[in-house]
Amino acid sequence: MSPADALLSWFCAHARDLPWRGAGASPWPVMVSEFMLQQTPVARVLPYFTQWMRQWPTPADLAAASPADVVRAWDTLGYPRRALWLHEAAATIVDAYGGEVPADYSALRRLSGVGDYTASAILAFAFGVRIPVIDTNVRRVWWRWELGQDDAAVQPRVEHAALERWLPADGHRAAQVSLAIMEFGALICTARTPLCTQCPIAETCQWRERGYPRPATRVRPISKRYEGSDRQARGRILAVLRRTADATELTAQTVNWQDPGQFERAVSSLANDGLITQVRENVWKLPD
DNA sequence: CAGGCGTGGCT
DNA sequence: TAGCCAAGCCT
Repeated sequence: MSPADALLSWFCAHARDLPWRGAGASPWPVMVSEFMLQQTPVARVLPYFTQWMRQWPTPADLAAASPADVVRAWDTLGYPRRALWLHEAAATIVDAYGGEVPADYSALRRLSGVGDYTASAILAFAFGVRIPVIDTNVRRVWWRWELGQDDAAVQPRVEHAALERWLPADGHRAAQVSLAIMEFGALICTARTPLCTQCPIAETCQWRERGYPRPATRVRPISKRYEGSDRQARGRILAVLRRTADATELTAQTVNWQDPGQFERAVSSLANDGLITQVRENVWKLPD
C-alpha cells in the first residue's frame, strides 16, 4: 500500500469533523478557514470561524463591513493583519470576480494575504484541483517518511515534485490525500512528541528506520522573548481600541506601557499597517 | 530574504 | 518555567 493510500484510510477513520470540510464546504468558507488557520491551531479557530460565517456568509457581506468591525470580530485570534487582508481580498473578489472566489492560481495569489500555501489549499479543497498543498505538517511528514530526517533544506521545486507523486490522478481524491497528510501531521506525526506507535505508515518510514534522528542543534536560538516586545505593545494597543467603540486617547500611560519610545514605534507600525487611524494628537480609532 | 508579525496552550 | 509550537504571509 502506498503511503497516500495508507494515510487516506487512516484519515477516513480519524478525520476530525470540521465545519469547513465535507459536503458543506464551498470556496468562501474554505478561504476564510485558511486565513484563520495560518499559524493558528484548529481548536482556537473553530469558534471564530462559526461566528464569522454567521456574520458574513459571502464575500460581498464581508466587503460591505468596515475594517473596524472586521478587526473587532477577529478579536484575539492573532496576527490581526490577516483580518484586513481577508477584508481586502473579499472586496477584490466582489469587484473583479463577481463575488465568487476565483478557481485560478494566479488570481488567488494576487489576493491580499494569499501565498502559495493558501492558493493551493483553496484550489484543492474548494475546487478539487490536483495540486500539492504543502504546509508545515506536510513538509514535516515528507521529510521524516522519505528523507529520514526531522529537518531539511529542500528546494521548493523538489519538494513540490516529490509530493505531487503522492497524489492520485483524480483531483478530488488528491485533495483528500492532502487533507489526510495534514491531519496526520497535526494529530500523529507532530513536531514535538510524535505518536509513532499509532502511525499507519511506520513500516516504510525512513525516519523510523534511522532511529528518529532529531535535527542538529540550531545555530541560533532565534526565538525572541514576547514579554516586553514590540509585538506585545501592538497587541496591548489594539486590545484597548477593540473594546472602545469610539476614538480613544492612546499614550504609553493610558495603555500602561513602560517604554514610551517603544510605544510610539508600536503606534506607528499599527498605523502603517492600516490597523489604526489617527483622529488627532494622541487620539486613535480603528479604521472606518 | 531574514525578520517581523499575536496569542495561548503545552511540556 | 521558559521556550516551543500552531493549516503563512509580507516586506
